[in-house]
Amino acid sequence: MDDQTRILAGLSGLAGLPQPDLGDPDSVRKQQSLGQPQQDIGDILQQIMAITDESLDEAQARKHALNCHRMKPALFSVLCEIKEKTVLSIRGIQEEDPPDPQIMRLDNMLLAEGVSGPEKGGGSAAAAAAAAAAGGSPNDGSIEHSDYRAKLAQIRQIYHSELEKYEQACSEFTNHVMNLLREQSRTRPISPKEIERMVGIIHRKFSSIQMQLKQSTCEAVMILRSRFLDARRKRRNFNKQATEVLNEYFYSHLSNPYPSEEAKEELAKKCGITVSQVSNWFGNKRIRYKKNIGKFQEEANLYAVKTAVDAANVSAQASQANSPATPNSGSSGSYSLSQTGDTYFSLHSLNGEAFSIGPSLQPQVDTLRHAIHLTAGYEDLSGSAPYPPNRLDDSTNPSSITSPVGAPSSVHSDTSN
DNA sequence: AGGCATGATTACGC
DNA sequence: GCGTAATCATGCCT
Repeated sequence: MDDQTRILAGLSGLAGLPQPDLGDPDSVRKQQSLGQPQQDIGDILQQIMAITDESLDEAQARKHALNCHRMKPALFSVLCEIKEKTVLSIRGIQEEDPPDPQIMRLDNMLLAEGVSGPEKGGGSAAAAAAAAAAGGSPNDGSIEHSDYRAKLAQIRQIYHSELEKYEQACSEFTNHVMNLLREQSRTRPISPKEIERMVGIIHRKFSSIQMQLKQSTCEAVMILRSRFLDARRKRRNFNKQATEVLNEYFYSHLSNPYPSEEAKEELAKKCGITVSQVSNWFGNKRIRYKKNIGKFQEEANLYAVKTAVDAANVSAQASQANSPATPNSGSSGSYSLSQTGDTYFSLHSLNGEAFSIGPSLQPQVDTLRHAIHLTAGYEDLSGSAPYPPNRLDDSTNPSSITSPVGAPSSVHSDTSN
């Protein structure tokens, strides 16, 4: 009631405005008879209060009458003003928020993934980029990519149809509420500004729903990506030949198993894998070898023999018996046994009878043994360390001591000639 | 199914 | 940028 008296007080000035409502003889009569604006307003309010007690038709008629009352615009504006000052001004503070950074992030991601934005091939570019970034082997699947694209297109379609649905619902709801409020503004104090605010509130509600949609779409894309494009998920073992090539290089460069960039490229080409895969392989190999030399001993022996056999064969073919015991007297060979003790572990094991070989390999083993004697300086490097300590630990400049790679075709175990 | 092997990734140091 | 060490995730064998 306190409010009411304030309103009445506020209206006291307005009521005196010379606006005789000729369409409403009743009010004219009352004003004439009472001569008091306050009483006039009180009368109006009484009529408003009494509306609920009347029948529908009567109420409608009364509403219409009140609507046309000359006091109505003034009363309306004052009530709006009061409302504005009390309730809405408090709310207004937190309304003007800046564009949500989270929704911007989601938008950017969806754009980057090819879900939102223009159609044009959609996520295929993103897929290719991701595959390239993952260093995936070139032989892996266009099938998987098309599968990925199909799934991405599906997500995209769902996203867009949902988005459209939300937008439509939002505008429908907004229109509905606006019409309702406009309608109601004839009978209760609702300013256009308030309608605007209400629209803003509705939009925010819907945009939070939209954000959820975007978020779940992002999640779906991430899952899809991880399933199809994460290199670890589609890890395939290298084929036997590739592993052999890599192992040959590794064991024949055991003292310094750090292939140069050119050697890596050559190995990559030979194995049908990427340079970064070669790097990964050597990284893994070094660390695993170092961790458990014993486990790799047999493998090392095997490759030493293989290398020796190859070397012996090539040497025999090339030099036709003049110097049969020194197959690797060349100066620039990539994996030659005579080089700086590369196969130290292999040779050590050979001397120590760590494994058995077929009789056909015996001559080559003998050759190796001979080679050991010729390179006697390495015999005291008994097998605790995988490489001479100064080589492994002195990592100041590994590339500078990397064995030279000769002709491109000589990356793996052949002799340098 | 469980364990080992293996290719890739990540964090960190230089 | 490269190497190491640790770790992850998958493949493969028993």
